[in-house]
Amino acid sequence: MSPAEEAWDLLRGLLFAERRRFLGAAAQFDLHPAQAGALMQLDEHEGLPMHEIAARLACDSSNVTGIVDRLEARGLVTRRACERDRRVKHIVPTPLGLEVRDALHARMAHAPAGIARLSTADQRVLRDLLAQALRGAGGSA
Amino acid sequence: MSPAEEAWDLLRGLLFAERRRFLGAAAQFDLHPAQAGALMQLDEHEGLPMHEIAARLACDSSNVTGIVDRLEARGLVTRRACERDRRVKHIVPTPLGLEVRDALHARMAHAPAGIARLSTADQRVLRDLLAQALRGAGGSA
DNA sequence: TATTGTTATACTCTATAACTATA
DNA sequence: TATAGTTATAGAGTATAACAATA
Repeated sequence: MSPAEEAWDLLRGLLFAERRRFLGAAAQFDLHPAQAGALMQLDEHEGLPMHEIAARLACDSSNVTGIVDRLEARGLVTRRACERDRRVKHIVPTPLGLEVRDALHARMAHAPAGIARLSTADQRVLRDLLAQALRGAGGSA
Repeated sequence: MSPAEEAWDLLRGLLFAERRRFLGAAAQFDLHPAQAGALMQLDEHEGLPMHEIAARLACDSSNVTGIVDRLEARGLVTRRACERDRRVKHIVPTPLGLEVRDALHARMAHAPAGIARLSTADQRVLRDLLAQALRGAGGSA
């Protein structure tokens, strides 16, 4: 097992723990994971086309219709027609949606305790190594 | 933003990319994510109690009944009564289940390209930092 | 012709609550 | 009394296929 695989093995454990954190954050706002995931993708104030949400969530476009339906019913997002391409609808968070989105991000933003416990010097080394690893390619597989 | 949070920010991107990899691996074997997750937890040859699977999947025990039902229907696992506590059923992978489980693990085991691309020395530093961060506490939040 | 979003369908996941058997 | 697993139920996610509107 190479050091890279050993590092990856450790990371997978972290990944699993963080999934619980995400589930808890979503549940706090009575959102299903997919709804929370969609809302958190709405970074841009211009809104995001629905097919782009589907791509980021790695699911079929047909699912996004229902997910957005429920977010819209709760007043968290609105559908807005695109002027340049009338097929496209942009999903824009409402003020309430922005609040919830930010709260979700805030809850996920602070680093896991183990990382925060490292010395500042070690944190910098870790950050720089990760930046180097993730630079360029998507970093996936 | 502290170096720890910057590192965590980078890691969250990696986490998202790896979710796609997991979904792809599960789909390759016609397994739903929860089914693949359950099967991959069956590390021990003695099998795992159902409530333990529920705990690891962070879901209610009632869900595990159905998940195991479907894995069992496909010949991937079997239920085995526990001798010491007759309330408990251990879920044991069949030979076929072991094959699929190992294939899933194999597909997730190799490190993301970005990490594998690091020099061996850097990989070791990364591994050691992660080991230090994840040692002791669960590392969650 | 291809793409965007919707709808219909079937299957699965998920939590909650009530139940049985066992501890 | 408490715990393990099941069942019933309701709501939601998911992929597939077919569709209308638009490009």
